[in-house]
Amino acid sequence: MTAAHLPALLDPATDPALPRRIAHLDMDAFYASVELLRYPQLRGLPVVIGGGRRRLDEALREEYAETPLAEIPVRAFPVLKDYVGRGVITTATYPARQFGVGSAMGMMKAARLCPQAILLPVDFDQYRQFSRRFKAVIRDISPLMEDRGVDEVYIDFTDVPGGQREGGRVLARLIQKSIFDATGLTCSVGVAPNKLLAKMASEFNKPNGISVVGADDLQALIWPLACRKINGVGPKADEKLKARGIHLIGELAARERDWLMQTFGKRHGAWLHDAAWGRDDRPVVTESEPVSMSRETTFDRDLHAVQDKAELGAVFTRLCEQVAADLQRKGYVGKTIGVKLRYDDFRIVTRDQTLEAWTADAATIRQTAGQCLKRVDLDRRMRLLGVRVGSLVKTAEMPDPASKPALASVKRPVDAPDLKVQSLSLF
DNA sequence: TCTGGGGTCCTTTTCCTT
DNA sequence: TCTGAAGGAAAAGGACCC
Repeated sequence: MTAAHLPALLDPATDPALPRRIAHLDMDAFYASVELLRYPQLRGLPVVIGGGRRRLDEALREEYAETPLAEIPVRAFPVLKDYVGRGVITTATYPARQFGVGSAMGMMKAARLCPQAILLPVDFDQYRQFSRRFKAVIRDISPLMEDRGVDEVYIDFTDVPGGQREGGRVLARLIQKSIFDATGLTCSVGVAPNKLLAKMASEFNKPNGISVVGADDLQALIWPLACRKINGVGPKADEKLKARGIHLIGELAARERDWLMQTFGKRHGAWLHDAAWGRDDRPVVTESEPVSMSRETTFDRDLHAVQDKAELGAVFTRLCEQVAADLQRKGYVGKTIGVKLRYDDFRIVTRDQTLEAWTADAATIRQTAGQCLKRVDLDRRMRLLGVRVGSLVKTAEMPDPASKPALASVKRPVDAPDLKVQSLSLF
């Protein structure tokens, strides 16, 4: 007798009696909390994390190479007012926020608001390590987990033993405690019938909180919130909604579905309506393949294709090598190569080109990306340059070259403005 | 004095072919 | 031979997220 012969009701995975319990787990102030674990002497002080490439703590590391991190005196840390250059704040601790300093703020502005704030560089390797640890803890308890970046996950509690108790609260508590025991970090959890509501719920009770939202809580808990709280409504959509007098999710829910579809487009309008009514049937996706990989960098000063040819060329080559190394290390090849530029006026342009064969080779990427670069205006100064490889497949699963689309018409670049700069053949 | 880096997904435009 | 519709693929841009 095979599983297929068993009555469906005996299979817990398909038991229709179990209500969906989807959890969204969000680590509390993740980067700052990790840094404070390493440097507990900074607790209670204004600390800002950011600054990108400049490792202001390098001198500190050298001078105190023999000292445990937690014993480095506070006065030895670099402060914001000594920072020179571009960059933004990635995150700030609560004491720093009291000075008006916040995420995405320019470093120079932050330095004026709170010059004495301690400045730590972003240490992604460190955050990734902690990320792996807390996710391992979760998967041990509840294996259906969807990765949503370094500090967030969705978890499907529905069929996990104990996942239904108190609407999911018991399991959420267990996960919280296990993560804290393993890492010293706290998190907030929202449990709801779907991802959309779970995501909103996890914000209700921060930090270190749990909240359970049911379908019948829609009116009381969700409708009074600003539309911007819907995951997927960004600044643009919010503006557009506000312009039509829609500020709260409840106001959005009150609009006719047809009107929303006319105003925001069929698909987007229908989605907005569903979201306002708490409807979302997206599954928790436990694995996914990357679609593209890229490297980009903002220069210390704006560069010009002619005046700064050597510098730009070197950066460009390095970006290509980095993407190639990323692809090779992770075992992917791609066939769409592209460049991205941000001009000094912040305009962004992209160009890409699809090859006939998959590649992860730095020279091939550099050559193709160079072709793309010839199709953009190189008269303007630029502040950012990026290289991207898309249409990825796993190296091991690379389709037989013979099976590639027949006679993939060698396409001429779509727009190749006749730029004088081309004759300089920079790239 | 501004405004990072690495992604995903969607829409529109353009081109090519039938 | 000309024209136009239809549809796919690629390219470009934009919104959004962490």
